[in-house]
Amino acid sequence: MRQISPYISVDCVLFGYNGAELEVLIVDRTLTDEESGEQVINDRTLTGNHVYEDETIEDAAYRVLNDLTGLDNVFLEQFKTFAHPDRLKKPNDQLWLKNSKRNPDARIVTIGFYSLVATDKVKLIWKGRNVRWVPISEVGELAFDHNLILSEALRTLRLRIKYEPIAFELLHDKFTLTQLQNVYEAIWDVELDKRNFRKKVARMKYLIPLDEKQTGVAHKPARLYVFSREVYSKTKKELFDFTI
Amino acid sequence: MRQISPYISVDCVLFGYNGAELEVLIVDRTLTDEESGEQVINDRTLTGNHVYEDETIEDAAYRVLNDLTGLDNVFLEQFKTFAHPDRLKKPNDQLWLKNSKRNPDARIVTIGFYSLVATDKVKLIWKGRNVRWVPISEVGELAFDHNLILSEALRTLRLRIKYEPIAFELLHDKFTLTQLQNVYEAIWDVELDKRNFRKKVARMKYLIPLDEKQTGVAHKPARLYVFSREVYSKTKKELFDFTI
DNA sequence: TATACTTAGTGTTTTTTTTACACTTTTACT
DNA sequence: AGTAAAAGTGTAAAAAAAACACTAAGTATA
Repeated sequence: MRQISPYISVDCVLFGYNGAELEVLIVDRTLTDEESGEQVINDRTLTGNHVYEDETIEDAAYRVLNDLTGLDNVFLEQFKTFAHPDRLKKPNDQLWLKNSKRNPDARIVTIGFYSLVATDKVKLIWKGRNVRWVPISEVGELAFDHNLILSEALRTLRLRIKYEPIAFELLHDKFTLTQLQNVYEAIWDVELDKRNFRKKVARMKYLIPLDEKQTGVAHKPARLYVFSREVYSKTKKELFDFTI
Repeated sequence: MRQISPYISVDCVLFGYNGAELEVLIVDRTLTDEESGEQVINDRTLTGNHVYEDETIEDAAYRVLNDLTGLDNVFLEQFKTFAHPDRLKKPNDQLWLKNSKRNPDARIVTIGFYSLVATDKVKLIWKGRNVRWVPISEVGELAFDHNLILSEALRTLRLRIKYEPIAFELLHDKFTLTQLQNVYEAIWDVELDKRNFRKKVARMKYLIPLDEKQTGVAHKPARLYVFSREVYSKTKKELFDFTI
């Protein structure tokens, strides 16, 4: 049987964009005691998991995502590690506790990853878990230190999206400039000027306009663009030239 | 006796600025077998340590720094966690291994911190360890995965210094504009135009000019400046307005 | 005490980027 | 044919960036 690293875990803040708002994947946990009928657990958490002894933490985070969404080639980045001395000393997950032979008085270090997808690319795989997309503004109280983890992930995302070409990760491969602008507006909670935004992205040679238009919309269809990672790698002379 | 968290450690990349180059604190390790006279260990590492069960990782990193430098109020920031499955399975530090009761086949997760000081503020505290400042360009090969850790720390520093007011951390409280410019030049390995640089920092209201000049220099003494964290906090309307 | 040495400190012009701002075009739908 | 809805486009003013060279102020020393 595959061994579990008993003192480390990964938590994935899976950000999704639905065309209007920035959302995050939340797990609803309810556990009812079979005898008393009492709800032992009733809370919300981010998605996370243990790490196997023979896998990297990146692999583990990727596994979590893949299990939940079925997606491959998802953007995934480590952003911070949480290791407060008393965090998760006695985790609720009794099964894990039993299987792991861990010392319940030792802390569990969790490495936080965040990840970006278009929500409608995802077919949520439940596997008994009750997961759903929740708009960032409506997340409310989470279990453990997961509100802290979420807010640090969001802080990182807001920074990174300013300096690195990752906004596209929240969209489909082909996207319109309005969709791209909406991503920035949703993440920063600001309004941007359409003409100025377009002037700016026009300078980015790695945004390639296609001879192809949106279909199925009840208005003038917009031109589609793709992000070219090759052009990006070639043309960035500076360390970071992706500022909006 | 204070318990050690056996599967986690912190590594500190202590960056120092000496007025000319960016340096990093390196530990030379040599251990000679008493019977054979053979050198069992002869390598270089970053500074790191275990984490006690009752302290945060930030405390542990701070403790490492404080033990080495005697300094308080040092800039310190977590930048990445390293947890490759086979990292440090059998650490060389036999004493630690014996005391920790750890399973030598489990990985040790290390949380990387980086830290910024003016080298001449530091009185190195040896405590039997052979530590010295080494210019970034002359580091050479380090033990374990420490070259990787160093390069990730440097990557983070190069990013952060562009968007956050941390260059001052490498200088004394009172500094000249030339010194500040030199910090950026050393970290990015570029040359900046003096007049343009000064125009730029003149816009930063949190760089306060003093009615005080350099002393002990054999040329026209420069005006001294301080960084005002209060003014910075008040005046930054944007998330990040510290770009050079 | 004059001179040499060394770094501090300063301004202008050109180019590029940012900001503010409103109307026409294209398509689907009725 | 008309309407609804978002796409797409230009200009002028202000701010920032980039390129570029000399004078000022102090210490050292001959």
